[in-house]
Amino acid sequence: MRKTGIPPTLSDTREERLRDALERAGARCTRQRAAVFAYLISVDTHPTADQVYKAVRRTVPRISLATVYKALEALVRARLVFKVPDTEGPTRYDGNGTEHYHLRCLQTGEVRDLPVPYDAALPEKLDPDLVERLRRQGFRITGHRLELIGSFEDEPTHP
Amino acid sequence: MRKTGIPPTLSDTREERLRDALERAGARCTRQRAAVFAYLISVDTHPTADQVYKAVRRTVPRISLATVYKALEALVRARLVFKVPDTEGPTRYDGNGTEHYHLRCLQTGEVRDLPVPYDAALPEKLDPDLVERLRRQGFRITGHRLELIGSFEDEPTHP
DNA sequence: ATCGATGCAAAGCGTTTGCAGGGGT
DNA sequence: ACCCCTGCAAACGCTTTGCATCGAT
Repeated sequence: MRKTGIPPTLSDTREERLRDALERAGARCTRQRAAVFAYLISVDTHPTADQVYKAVRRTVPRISLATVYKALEALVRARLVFKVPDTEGPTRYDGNGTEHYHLRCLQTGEVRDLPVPYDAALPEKLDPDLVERLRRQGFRITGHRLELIGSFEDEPTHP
Repeated sequence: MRKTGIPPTLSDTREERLRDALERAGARCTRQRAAVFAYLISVDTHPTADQVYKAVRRTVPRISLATVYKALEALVRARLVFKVPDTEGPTRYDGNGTEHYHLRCLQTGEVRDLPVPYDAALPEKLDPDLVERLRRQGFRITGHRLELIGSFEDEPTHP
């Protein structure tokens, strides 16, 4: 949660993990990319590219928005970061690399992680035949995406 | 299905349903909107605004892309059509008004409807406490979104 | 020394908007 | 008659690209 004004830095372990993943994806580990990654894992929201840009400028003042976009793209290719699918507004980025579900507020557009374990067997539970039926059609399921949708209760109105 | 070259038209029942839903949303039922809706429910894919535009021009040749966007927006507000959330490329529109799940192919980006009933109790099944816990935090769940992700099997390679 | 990454500006793409005229109720 | 909708073009916001230079390996 880190609400201090201290710009986030990577521990040695995390820096190594970052470097490894980037190099495996054929990309280099730069100051800009480390700062973008550090910021993304320091917050529990899912910021837009512009929010990342504004935050990371405190660590790397001369960084450009284009570089943030390229850094995010590299991190996504390295599977350290994911794009959160959305119908409204700019793409949001998720620095939580483990599979998990989301909670979305319809009022604010905010997206949070759900404290519920990812259940790889969920498709089978939905319909035990479905997975087999799809496979017979040549479709192999590799994962799923689940999002609970709702909103914070409206202020109660006076009768 | 409908693979004939005949531009889709609405049955009287459907036209009435369309008119009702639009009027309830404070919008008018026009030739352009009827054509957009008719096209969307005639296909089992989830076309982009531009694909709708190109298709509907066969019925309403002078329609503009802006009008297609406005028609789609009106249909979404009337809850007859839904946007399909996606991280890549333009928004896709879904003319299947009943709640349902999606299957997404990672190779082609194609999205199809899943032949599995929508289970309103799925959040409770995930974790019986979760819904109650979120409610105590002031968050009311109104629905959920589920997508199975995968791809058609790769062509087998010759050894 | 090499070759990818950076920062800037400009272009790109999907989408929305302003407005005069047309059409639905 | 009213007011919303249409079609056109121009603007918009987010994202990508071209290019000269910089910096990581």
